[in-house]
Amino acid sequence: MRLPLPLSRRLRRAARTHFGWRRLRPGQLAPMRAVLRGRDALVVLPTGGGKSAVYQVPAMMLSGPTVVISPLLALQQDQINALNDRAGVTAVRVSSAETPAQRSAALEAVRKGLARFLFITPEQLAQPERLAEVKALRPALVAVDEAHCISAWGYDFRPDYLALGHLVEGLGRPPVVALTATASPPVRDDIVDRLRLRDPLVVVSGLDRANLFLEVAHCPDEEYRWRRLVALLQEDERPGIVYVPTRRAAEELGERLSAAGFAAEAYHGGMAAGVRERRHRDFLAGDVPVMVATSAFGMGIDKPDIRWVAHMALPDSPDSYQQEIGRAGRDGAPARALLLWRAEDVGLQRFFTGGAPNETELRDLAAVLRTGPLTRTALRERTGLGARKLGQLTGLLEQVGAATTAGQKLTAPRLAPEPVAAARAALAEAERQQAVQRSRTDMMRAFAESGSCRGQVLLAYFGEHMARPCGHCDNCAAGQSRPVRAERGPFPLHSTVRHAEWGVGMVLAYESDRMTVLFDDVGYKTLSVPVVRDQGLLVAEAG
DNA sequence: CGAGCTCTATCTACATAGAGCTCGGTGCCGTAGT
Repeated sequence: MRLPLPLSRRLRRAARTHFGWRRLRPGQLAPMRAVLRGRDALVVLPTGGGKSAVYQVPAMMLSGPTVVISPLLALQQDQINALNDRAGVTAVRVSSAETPAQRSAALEAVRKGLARFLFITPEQLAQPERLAEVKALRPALVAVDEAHCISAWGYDFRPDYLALGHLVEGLGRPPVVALTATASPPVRDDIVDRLRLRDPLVVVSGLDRANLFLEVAHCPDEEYRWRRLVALLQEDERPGIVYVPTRRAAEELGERLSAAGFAAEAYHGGMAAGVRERRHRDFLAGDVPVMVATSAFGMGIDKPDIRWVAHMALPDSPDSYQQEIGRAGRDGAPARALLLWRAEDVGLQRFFTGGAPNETELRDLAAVLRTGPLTRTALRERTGLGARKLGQLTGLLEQVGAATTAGQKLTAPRLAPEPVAAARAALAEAERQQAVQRSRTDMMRAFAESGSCRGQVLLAYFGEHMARPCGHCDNCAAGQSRPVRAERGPFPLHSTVRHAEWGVGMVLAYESDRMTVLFDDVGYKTLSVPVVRDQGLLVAEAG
C-alpha cells in the first residue's frame, strides 16, 4: 500500500499534469494548501504572477465543482477559453449572455461532473432561484476573482458585491479563496469583512516590480503634459497604454495623437460593445500601438509585452495606480510607468468620491423598510429613489443594521434602530468611507510629490516594508532619494497606535521627519515626527 | 472641485470679463422594440 503523498507534492503534480506548469511559487503554494485543508485564503499577487493557478490547481483535486465569481463577462469568457483549451478541463458559465436552455445545459454539465468550473457574476448569485441551483451542485470551493471589486464597486456601483458573504453562505459555505492583484490594508479588511472570511490565510507577494521604472512629472499646465507624453512616445517602444480620467479625454487625445502621427485608438465604457470588443482584441493582437483609455480598459488585459503605461491625471488611489501600471512589462523585460500629474486633477477624484448622502432620504427609506419585505422595484416606487441611489442607501443602512436581504427582498431586521438613529448612523458610516477614500487620494498625491524612493513609498502604502531603496524609480536614479526607514521612529513599524481624535491606527512608514499612519476610521494620515514626540500625539496600543 | 461651455453686461459696436450652468468612471441585468 502506498502512503498518500504530502499535499505540496500532490499540488505540484496536479499543476504539471493538468496545466503543464513545472513549478509553483511559495505565494501560490501556501494558499493552495490552505484551501485544500478547508481554510479560507486571501491572495494578493500581481496579474501575470499566476493568480488563477491558486484556485485552478486545487479545483482539480477536489471532489466537487469550483464556483468562480468574476466581475466581467468578457474576462470570464477569456478564462473559460483558456481552461477549455486544456485537455480534460471543462469550464462553463451562467450569465445573461446565455439563453435559458444554455444555462440549464451548463448547470447540467456541472451536475454530471462533465464540467469542473462554473463562472458566475454576483448579480446572478443574488437571484434566489439561481443561488439554489448552484447550491444544489454542492460546490467544493468558491474563488472570488478580482476581489478588490468588493471594495471598489460594492458601495456605489454594483451593490450585489456587498452581499457576497451572505451569498457564499447560501452556497453551503465551502472554503473561499479571494484573489486580487492589489489590495492595501483597508481594501483587504473590506474583502475579509464583506466575504465573511473565517481566519483566512493572507498571502501578499510580488508587489515590487523590479523591471518597472517608476517616473513622475509634475505638469504646470496641459501643454507641458502633452509635450511630456510626446517625448515618451518618441523615445519608447510599443505597445503602451495612456490612462485618461474621462471618456471625452480618451477620444480627444486619441485623435490628437493620431493627427500628430502616432497610431492610437481610444477605449472607454461608453463606446458601443462591438467597438470595445474589437479594440480590445486588436490591442491584444498587437495591432494597436497606443491605447488611450479610461479605467474601463484594464481587467482582462493579459498582454505580456506592454512597454509602458502613462497616466495623464492623478489616479484616485495608489491601489488603482498599482493595478494600472502593473499591466506593463509582464514579460519581465524593462518597462516604464510615467505619471504626468497636476494639482487640478484632484478635483475630479473628489467629485467621484461623492458627497454626503441625504439624511432625510435615508430616514424615509429606513422607515419604509420597517413596513415589511419589499423588492427593489417596490422600494423605488415607494421612495422615488433611482436604482443607483437606492443601492447606495440600502448598502449604508445594511451596514448599520437597519436593512437586511430576505431572498430578493429588503427589509428592516428584527432589532433595527429607529429611522432617525439609523439615518444618523448611516450618514456617519458614509462619512467614514469617504474620509478613507479621500485619504487614499491624498496618499496618491503624496506619492507624486515625494522625493523619496517611490518603490518604498508605494510598498509602505500597502503595509509592506522594503529594506533598501528600489533602484528603479526616478528619485533613486537621481541619487537623491531619501531612504524610507524602519528604525528611526518613536513607534515600531506596523505597531498599533492611538490618536485622541482619529482613534486606532497602524504605523506604516517613516520618511525624513514625517510618519504615515493608517487609521481605521479616517484612513491614511501623515504626521510630523517631532510634533508627535513633543506633544505626545500618539500612544502605543496593545495588539 | 474644476473645465469648458453659453449667456449677459457693457454701453452704442466690438470684444471680452464675469456669472452661471453642466458635466465628469467603472458593468452587471432585463426589457422594449426592431
